[in-house]
Amino acid sequence: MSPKGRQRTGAITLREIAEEVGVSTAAVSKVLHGRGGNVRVSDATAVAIRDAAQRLRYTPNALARSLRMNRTFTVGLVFENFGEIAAGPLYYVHMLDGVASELFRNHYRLTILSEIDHGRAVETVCDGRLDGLIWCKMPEQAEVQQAVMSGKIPCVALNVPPPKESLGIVYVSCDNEGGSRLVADHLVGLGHRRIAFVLEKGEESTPDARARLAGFRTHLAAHGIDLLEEDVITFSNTAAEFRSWSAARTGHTALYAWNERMAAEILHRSHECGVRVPQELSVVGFDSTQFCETTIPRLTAVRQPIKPMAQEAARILLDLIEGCAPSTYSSRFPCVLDVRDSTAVASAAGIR
Amino acid sequence: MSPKGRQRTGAITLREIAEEVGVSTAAVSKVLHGRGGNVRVSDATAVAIRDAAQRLRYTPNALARSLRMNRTFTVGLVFENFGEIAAGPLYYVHMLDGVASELFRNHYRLTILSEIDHGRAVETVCDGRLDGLIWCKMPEQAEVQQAVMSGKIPCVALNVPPPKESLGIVYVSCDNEGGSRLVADHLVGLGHRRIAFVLEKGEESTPDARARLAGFRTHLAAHGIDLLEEDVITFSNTAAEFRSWSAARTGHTALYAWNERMAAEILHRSHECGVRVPQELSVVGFDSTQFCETTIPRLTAVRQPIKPMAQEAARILLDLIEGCAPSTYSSRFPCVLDVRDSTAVASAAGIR
DNA sequence: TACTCTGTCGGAAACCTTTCGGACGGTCAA
DNA sequence: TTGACCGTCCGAAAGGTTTCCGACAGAGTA
Repeated sequence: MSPKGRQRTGAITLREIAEEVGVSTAAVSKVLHGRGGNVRVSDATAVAIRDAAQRLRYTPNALARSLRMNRTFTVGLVFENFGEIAAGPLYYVHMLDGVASELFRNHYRLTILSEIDHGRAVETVCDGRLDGLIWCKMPEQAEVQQAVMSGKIPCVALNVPPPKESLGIVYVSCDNEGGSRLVADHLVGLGHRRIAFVLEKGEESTPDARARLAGFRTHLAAHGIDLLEEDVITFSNTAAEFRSWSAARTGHTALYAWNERMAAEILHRSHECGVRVPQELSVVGFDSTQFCETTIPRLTAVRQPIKPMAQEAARILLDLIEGCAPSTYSSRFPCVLDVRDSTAVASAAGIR
Repeated sequence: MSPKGRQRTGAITLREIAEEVGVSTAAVSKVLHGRGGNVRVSDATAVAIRDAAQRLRYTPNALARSLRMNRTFTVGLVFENFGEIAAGPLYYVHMLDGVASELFRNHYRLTILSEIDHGRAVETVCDGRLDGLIWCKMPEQAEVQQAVMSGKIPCVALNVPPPKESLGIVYVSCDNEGGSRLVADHLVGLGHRRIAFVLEKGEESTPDARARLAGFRTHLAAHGIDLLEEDVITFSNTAAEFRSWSAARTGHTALYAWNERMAAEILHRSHECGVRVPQELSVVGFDSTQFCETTIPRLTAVRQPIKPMAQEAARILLDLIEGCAPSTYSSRFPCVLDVRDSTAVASAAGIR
């Protein structure tokens, strides 16, 4: 593996323009890019320079500039595993959209880093290629964490709690607990008293899942309802396990799934098992996306404003890069509940 | 808008290592990065250099290297409008995944360009920041097209036909016509004779839509069926228009939607209007994704191998960048039909 | 002894921009 | 007349690599 460098591009450089016009490169730089401290140039000279640049089709070399300025105007978005974007909930896509739109608006560029580059992500900013990072998955290697928390690297955590010790990291997140409160209020308001919280095997201990569950428990309690151990269900093979669960007549009249995909699958399995939603069973999910509009029935779900969140994260990162102190170190967005067709007044005794 | 450059990073450089060990920077470069033509260094010296590098925590400066080598090991993926990724079909997500995975595997990096950078995309490779481009939307400005077709810029078109005049551009695509043949065979095999092709307003003239329609027409003809003008429907407001269409009793027993989202919406509207799928109406879509698994009923759809296609595109681009002649200038992938639950034997006379 | 290799490395240019300190000529006021 | 000051610009260093050309010492050969 020894990639060859390319030959000279033959592109026109600052110097060639300087020679053409008969001035110094400093003057040209000043006129064309507005850079350079106290260098000043008369209008006439400026015109001549601009003219020559146009005539010779000058193209600035961004690398040389970056090398000199130690800035690339590019930030990295780091994922755990890029495949998850494709397989996972639409959540990540909206995140990508939000980050990208805000960066582009500010003439920054975006590069994508994935788990195989994970250890390399900080290296990439250290080696000058990136001005900052947005984490949507915190790194686990101690070494990487340390580099991140050293504070030398501008970065913000988007919906992933940074390690507790790190007080310096900006954290943009959504109010998972508040989202669960909305669900609790909605379902209890419809008369539901026996409600199940559904998790996916392997995701029980993610910060999101825990926060949503905790919030749900708390706010049910506020309504005088205890979320018992048997009310928290973890499915690993939903197809089979939902069937036996629904056959068990547990008496639940509503079901709150920790994420959107899980909820969609529950709807599907309900249909399969002949459980009518919402007549016999109300279903709520977390993460309200276009996806929820096409399920049958349309899914009632908590919507976290992921795009605005992503935009805010990008905005703060840019501030950090420009050297401004961030306006806040922890920005938490409220959720709203999109009520659609999968929830209704509680049936007498749940699934018949 | 005058972003300030940062101060010196204080990072260790090649030169400092050279001084520490008492050799030239050329030797250090050779040992640490394997670069540099005929420079050779003894094992002992190499060990000393590596040792010093480790001790001083040397971090190579990628920008300096890129400036010198005229290579950045980064390629750009250019979208028409990044928002479409979020709003649109999952198609783009899988594309992103494919491109990214292949690039990462080869230690390249990926940056995302969107329509606002569109004219700037080629500029970005000209100014040295990118080694090549993958277009998933062809630029329309003549000026940009010209730059692209000049052949100086390594690039490949992914599922978007490059302008005819450009014989130099590599084109990776899926066999839309073949996909439509699968649909024709499947539906005719189930006894359908009156089939509608459904388009979305504003998308009728996209290359994809035209190819799918043309292929469908051709292959229906092979079965002795003419696709009449009235069989090609364009919905702009699907909710209202589907209702009146289904009320019109056109006698169609099957419906082929030009893309996945359209098909999903048709399913939804059918449910709303009381049209039973697949008993009264069979529905087929184009682009088989996880989405199709959760509709009710699960959607029969043509699957284009978008991820492998994207990987192939990336692979070819890397060849181009490394200076190899591409193995092919036009790579076309076959589609398959994922038969699910939205198609069945034709009913007597279509919608009752 | 004179010579050619071969292995090991140094020196310096090149890549292209930005920035710093100062030069130079002129105006203006005391 | 002299000093301060301003507008305009230059020269050179700096940023960190990679690569070309050639040097130098020792080994082998005729």
